[in-house]
Formats: sequence, structure tokens, C-alpha cells
Amino acid sequence: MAQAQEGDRFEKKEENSAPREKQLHFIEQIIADDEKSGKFGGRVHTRFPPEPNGYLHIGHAKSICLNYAMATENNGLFNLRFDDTNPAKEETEYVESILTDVRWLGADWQDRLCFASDYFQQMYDYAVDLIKKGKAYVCDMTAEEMSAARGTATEPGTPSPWRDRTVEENLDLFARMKAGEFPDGSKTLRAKIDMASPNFNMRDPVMYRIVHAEHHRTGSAWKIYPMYDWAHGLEDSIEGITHSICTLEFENHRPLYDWFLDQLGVYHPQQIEFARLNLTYTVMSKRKLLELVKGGYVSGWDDPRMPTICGLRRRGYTPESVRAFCRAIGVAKFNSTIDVTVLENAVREDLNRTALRRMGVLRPLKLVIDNYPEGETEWLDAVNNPENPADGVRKVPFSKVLYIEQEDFMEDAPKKYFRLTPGREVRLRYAYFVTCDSCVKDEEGRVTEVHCHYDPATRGGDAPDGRKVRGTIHWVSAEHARDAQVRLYDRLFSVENPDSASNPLDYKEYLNPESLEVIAHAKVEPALADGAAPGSAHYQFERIGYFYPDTESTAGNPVFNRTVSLKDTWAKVAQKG
RNA sequence: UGGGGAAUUGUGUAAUGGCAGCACGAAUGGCUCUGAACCAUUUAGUAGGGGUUCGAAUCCCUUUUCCCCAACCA
Repeated sequence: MAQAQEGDRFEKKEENSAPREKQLHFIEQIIADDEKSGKFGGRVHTRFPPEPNGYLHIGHAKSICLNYAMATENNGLFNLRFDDTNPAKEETEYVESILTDVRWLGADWQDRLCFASDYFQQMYDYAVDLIKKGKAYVCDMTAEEMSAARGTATEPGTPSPWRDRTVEENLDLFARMKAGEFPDGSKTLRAKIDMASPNFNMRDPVMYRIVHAEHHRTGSAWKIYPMYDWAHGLEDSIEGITHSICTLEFENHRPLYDWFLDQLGVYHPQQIEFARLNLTYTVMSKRKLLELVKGGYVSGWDDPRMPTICGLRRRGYTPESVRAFCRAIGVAKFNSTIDVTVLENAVREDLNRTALRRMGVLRPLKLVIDNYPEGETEWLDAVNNPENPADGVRKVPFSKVLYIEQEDFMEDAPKKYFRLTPGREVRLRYAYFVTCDSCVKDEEGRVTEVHCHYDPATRGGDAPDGRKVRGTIHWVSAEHARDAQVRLYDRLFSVENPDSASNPLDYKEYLNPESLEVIAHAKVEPALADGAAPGSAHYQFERIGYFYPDTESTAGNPVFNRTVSLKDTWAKVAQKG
């Protein structure tokens, strides 16, 4: 290697070792470049454009977070816009839910709540303009005829017999379409582009169709409705959007997006496509989610097993955790599938910092402390959140008879089992050290009761002589325990990708029959029952997992949804044998 | 059999001709009044083949695989 070249390399190295800017993903890079070149006058304005025909899911969250982040990180603006151009599928119910979900996620559209339907007149005027330019025509073909004339991948389509109508005739017909003179499906307005284009989207695409239906906002004012390709670029243009971010399947549509805006000579935003989110063990298409709801496979859009925003919310996911997840998965053009454990870890990380610790026993087993005074109750201090001392301490009642978790006792325990087993001393969290003496069994050999004795000197959970115990278990005083229903959720599907070709059956065949387990009578400490109102707090049931009061929960009838379990190293050890 | 995209450790994502890095997972150890959290260490990658170059994940050629497109849906 020559000296000079060594020198070059060294300089490069110096450059690289300088403190580097945050690494940008490809959309951030495009925006940074545009700001540098002054392409949009340094402006950044994004939007999230849902069609109100279903509930938002985690995939939409990726898009919302992306668009909102691009705006806020660049001192820009973010619009929420309903793409309500198809009255047949859209409903106010969906508008309401979308508003709630976007707000919950924390994306703030300020005063820019937009509706495509507000632009219908303007779009109509633009269409008239296009007709006058000889770039659009009214076509009388039926949908079937049009499909047959579209051609194939290798052969061009055949031009519509109506393609060369005069401007006057087109203007007249289009006005009469608008006036409602023609039945559904009898005529369309089409762009006159290129029937031989290798891109089907350019083979004279439909701009307007006739639909005599009630629109959720404009009522029966309109008899014609714009198609997506025609409408979307106009919506972006009208709102002054700079970067129109959408998913990969619209890549083929970009030439058309550009064509319409160019023909009109109006303000022209830039469409950028990224890969939509796929998650293991679930489905993400609106059609399939709708089917799960309508078919009663789940309890509703907000069933905590659903990947919908409202389902995640009801399950106990926080907006912070969903945002952190969206940040973690990145943005690219590669069609990837994210392991659902990434989502689970995101909520664990957030809830570990913030959730209030409580004790609850899912599968109760009676523990009797033989040497503890009958009828006595002590109120012991328990830390609310060791990750945040400011959350303080609460009192937990302790007495002679307790409930512990069935799996925290084993009569014949393997060596690595640190919990209760005859002869072993463990700590009752925040209470006392107890040593197991014996157990009582029923006729079938099931353990019904465990007996132990305690060391009064270990009150609060510390041994004055400094002796250690390997295991600490949670408990609830039997006398003070309150009943709660606990719902344990598992993945909705039993295979990683219910949609994949490697799983040839209908996706519903792969529904996980054990995705919901209801525990009718869990035993929880009083503070949990008192804090069981919906939305009151996120909890960690110590050593078990994170739980969140269900929307049906009341103080008198507590219901907790398990958001996610704690990581369980012991389960792995036990499984290995 | 046309057009448009894409391929980097198990997963996801950087490196824009110059040390293949980061996160998550996993494994191991430490710590611990949660077998959690936390800390430390380890693990493992440029789809294949050619070429250009002092030097290629990056540029060129070629092969393979995957995704999207022929709704009056978005």
C-alpha cells in the first residue's frame, strides 16, 4: 500500500472518529436533505390519513409515530386527516375511535383535523379542469368491461370506445353524473393516460365513480366519489403536506400521484414509501380483524388479545411503551416481521419503571403459621415501587393463615428449587422468614395446606443475624384477602404467521384455543381491590407480571387483565430439568 | 412470461468506496427482600457467482429468493 493512500485512509479515519450525529433512517435522511436544499422552503408537514372503516392497530401506530416524529423533530406540522372517500364502508363510529386512539398515542394534530370530504367541491373543480385539458373523459363501460379491456402484464389494454368524447360532451356528462342522473356503476370519469403502460395504474384509471349512498359527513349531497389515487395527492396538495409517507404497496401508485399533480400544475408534495409493520402470532389486516370481531372469535375491537390500539390499551399497554416499540423497530423498505416479544419487552421496560407493586395470588394454597398467634393482625410496610422511591410505602395485613401460590410449594423439590419445601426456610416478602414443616393432602394426594413456623426476629423480612434465604415468595392474608377475577392472555394465534403460505389453512384455523384463561377467584391484597377502578393504575403483581384493571372492573368486583408476565428464568430452568 | 420494490448475526436496524456497528433476544457469571430489574462477559451476519479497485455490504455484470401490481377499495 502506497504512503499517500495510507494517508488518505488515516484522514478518513479521523473524520469517522469525530462525534457523530444520530444515525438517520432513510426518511429522516430525505427530510434532512430536503431541508438542506430548501426543497419545500425548509418546511416539514406530515399527515396521518386513515380511512374511517375500521379500528386502528399497532401497524397504524408505526405510521402515526413516524409521521408525528418527522414533524416534531423538524419543527414541522402534523395533520390528522380522514380519507373518507368511500361512503359504503365508512362510519362515524370509526372516526370517533380513531380520534381517541391517535390522541392516546400522543400525536397532536392541534387545530388540523381534516376530512377529505371537505375538499369534494375543490376536487370536482380540479376534475373539470382536467377534462378541459383533454386529460379526462367520461366512460360508459361497466366494471367488467373495463377489467376485460385492461390487458395483461405483457399485453397492452384496449382503449375505451368513449375515450375520444369531446370536451363539451365530457363536461356535460360529468355534471350530470354529479347531479345524480345516472345509476351506480353506469359511468365513470377516467384519466386519459396510457393504455399500454406496463404499470396498470396508468391504464386510464378511474377518478370518479357514481355512488348513491349516505356519506357520514356529507349526507346525500354527492352522487359521485373520488377514487384514492385521484383524491390522495389533492388532499396532500391542498393541505400543503411536504412529505406524504405511505406504505410500500403504494409504490406502484406514485407515478399516478405525480401525474395528476403535474397535469394540474398545483403544489406537489413528495410521496415516500416505507414497509408496513408485521408482527408474529397475529394478523394485521383490517379485513381479518373485522372478521374476528364480527365472527365472535374475540369479544370486540378492544379485546385485549387484539393488536388494535384499543385492545392494547385495555390490556394495559401504555402510550410510552407503544411509542418506544415504534422507535425500536426502525423504518426501512424491507418487508420484515417483528417478533411479538419485542412489543412485550417494550411494555415490560416501561411498566418496570412505573407500575405499582402489589401482591396477588393467582392459584391459592393455604399456608398456616403454626406458631403465630391466633386472631392477630399486623400491618407491615411494603414498598410501592423499588424503581421509584417517591411512590412510597403501603401497609399490608399479615396474619396466621395466608395464601401463597401453589407453584411456590413442592413436596419433593429439585435441588435448584428455592421456594417452600419441607425443611427449607424462605422469606415471605416484606414479612417474616418461615420454615416449612409439613403439608396436608386430600384423598387424591393434592396438597391442600402447608404448615410452617416463623421467626419473630425477622419481622419486615430482614434477619438480624444476617442469615440469608435463597427464596422470597409473595403472599396474601387469608382473612383480609379480596377476591378478584384475573384474565391471563396468550398470543391470539398458535403459529408465527397465520397468513403465510407455509400455513395453508384459513388463518382462523390457527387461532390459539388457550389465548384466554380466566381465573375467577384470585386472592389479592386490599390495596389492589381498592385500586381496581378502570384506568386507575398499572400494577405489577410481584413475581408474576403486570396487570391493569379491565374496563369492566369495579372496586366491589375487581377484574385485572394481565398485560404481560414477568420474565421467568425459573420456568426455563425447570423445563430443562 | 411485464412493471415496481427488497435481501446485512436468531430478530430488527446502521455503515452512503476505508475498522461490519447498535438494539433486542439467547448463553454464562455477578448482584438481589421480585428466579424481576440491574451489571458484566460471550454468542452470531453482508443471499450465490463473476468483475472494477490499493481497498467493495456499498460500484458493474449475472443468478437466486421474497414482497407489491390487472377493485368503479384505500
